[in-house]
Amino acid sequence: MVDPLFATLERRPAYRVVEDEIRRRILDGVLAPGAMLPPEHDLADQLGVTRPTVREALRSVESAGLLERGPRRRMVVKAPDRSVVTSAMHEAVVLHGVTYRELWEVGATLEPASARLAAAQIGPELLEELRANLERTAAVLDDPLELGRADIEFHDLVAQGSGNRALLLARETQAPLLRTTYTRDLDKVGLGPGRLAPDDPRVGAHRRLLESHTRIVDALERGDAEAAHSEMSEHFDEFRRGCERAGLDFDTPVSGTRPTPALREGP
Amino acid sequence: MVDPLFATLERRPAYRVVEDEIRRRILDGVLAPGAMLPPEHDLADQLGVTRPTVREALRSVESAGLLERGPRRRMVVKAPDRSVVTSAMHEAVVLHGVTYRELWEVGATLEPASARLAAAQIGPELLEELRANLERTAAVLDDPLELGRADIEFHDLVAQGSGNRALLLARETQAPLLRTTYTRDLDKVGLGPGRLAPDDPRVGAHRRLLESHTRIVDALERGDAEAAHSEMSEHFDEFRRGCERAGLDFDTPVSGTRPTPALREGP
DNA sequence: CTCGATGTAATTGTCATACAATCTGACGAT
DNA sequence: ATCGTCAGATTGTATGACAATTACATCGAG
Repeated sequence: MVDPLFATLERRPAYRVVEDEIRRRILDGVLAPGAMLPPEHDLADQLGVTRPTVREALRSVESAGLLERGPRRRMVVKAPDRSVVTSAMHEAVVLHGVTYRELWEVGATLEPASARLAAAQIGPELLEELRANLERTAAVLDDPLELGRADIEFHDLVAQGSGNRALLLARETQAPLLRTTYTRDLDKVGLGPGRLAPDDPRVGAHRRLLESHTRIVDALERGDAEAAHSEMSEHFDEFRRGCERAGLDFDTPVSGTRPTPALREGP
Repeated sequence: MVDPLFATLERRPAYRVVEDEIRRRILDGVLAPGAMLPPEHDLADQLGVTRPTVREALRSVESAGLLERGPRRRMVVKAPDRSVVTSAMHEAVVLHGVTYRELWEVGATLEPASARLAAAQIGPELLEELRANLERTAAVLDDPLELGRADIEFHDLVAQGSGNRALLLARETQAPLLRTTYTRDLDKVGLGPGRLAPDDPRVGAHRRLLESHTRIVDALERGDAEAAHSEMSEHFDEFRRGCERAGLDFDTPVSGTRPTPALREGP
């Protein structure tokens, strides 16, 4: 094949062209968050396609979190929130068989960095919320489910304290680590939401977790960036040791959950 | 409103129900990557909806990167690749007005961590590619556009060397930093792809970049994790100083690009 | 009998149209 | 003023059709 006169021309379906058109206008700022899209019928007319085609395009843009239903059910432009990134990450992680170890490594990097930045940035409101979180944590040391929630919230609050939105997005990578670790823990013990016996060894681990959290908040309050960093770092190491002591294999891939009937293949 | 007897009941459109149904089967592993979905017609029959409805659902799942067109244009399940996460991140970053500083802080955290991990993990093939990258970099010190490409590739290779897929995903947060910095640099000088004069001060900066990259590769080759970490850290600091010297304001929000005509609002 | 051309079935891409359901706002009626 | 009710706008969903494309089978020629 020498110097082909014709290259294979790109044939993109109409719904994809429409999708790009809308996406582009949003990213360019022509359609800013809050702007209302024309009704589907008008859009179809303007773009020279039919309504079903427009709707397919809308579904694509919508599932990217750039559109939401507004008043009168009209489509309204929106800045995508973290949850979109979260689920994209989560799906990628699950389907690629990423292991807990990989997530942990990311967390062990980002969380101390969050703490360091937060020490210099965090405001009184978030500190307030962190104190409240510590109290709540203290109250649920014997309730793994609630403790899990509180722990997740704690780390989220610290990250918010960093004042860095990009960091919040990057953190979503390792969010499944904490979330699924706790639910796995529950499955392991075979109990739903319930209390542990006061002498259960895990209660001791949970107490150490609380103390660790407390030292971190103290450091943030003092504005002591290095202490915040190293406390968080140590906290994450301890977290891993705890998981391993509990017999959780860190080299297991993060997995999806419940089974579902299959869709029958066509003949 | 006290203890409402009725909550607003969720009426989810059919296309969303279908979407969830498909998504779930994929995440549960019932439909593993490589599996072929039934034809739209069959799907519609099985789920009790019509083809347009199924197609809307497919567009959603597809744009999440979980489906792609396979042989005979049938939909085939796929593990989403990085690009999905990348664009989700990018859109979130642009529309939330995240600043270059925020991206830089993430990079300044993740890149040294990548280097540290890579020092213990990286294989001979990637080291080979890194060496080749260094050579290519050396050849384009006077070509900002090509240098940008090489630099992006360099950091990507190091991250791959870490053997941590979650880290690769998290890195996508700060990818726009490098990419847009270079293109902005070009716009600033008002030249497209072209060469710099040999005595241009930027050539000196580029030479220092190459030296820095070289030291990092050396450290990786020695397996010296701490050196790799600190070299990369220093490299990122230098990057910021360079940008600031060049008059780039790090507190500027990352922005979209070219202008586009607006869609006329309906009456 | 192999190779290539051709036909054909299976599917997707797109359209046109229709209608029910729901939301909004306005207009009256109690 | 609160509540019906109604009209208009817009979305959600269905029906049916047809062109375009692709993979596969079939057939004819060498």
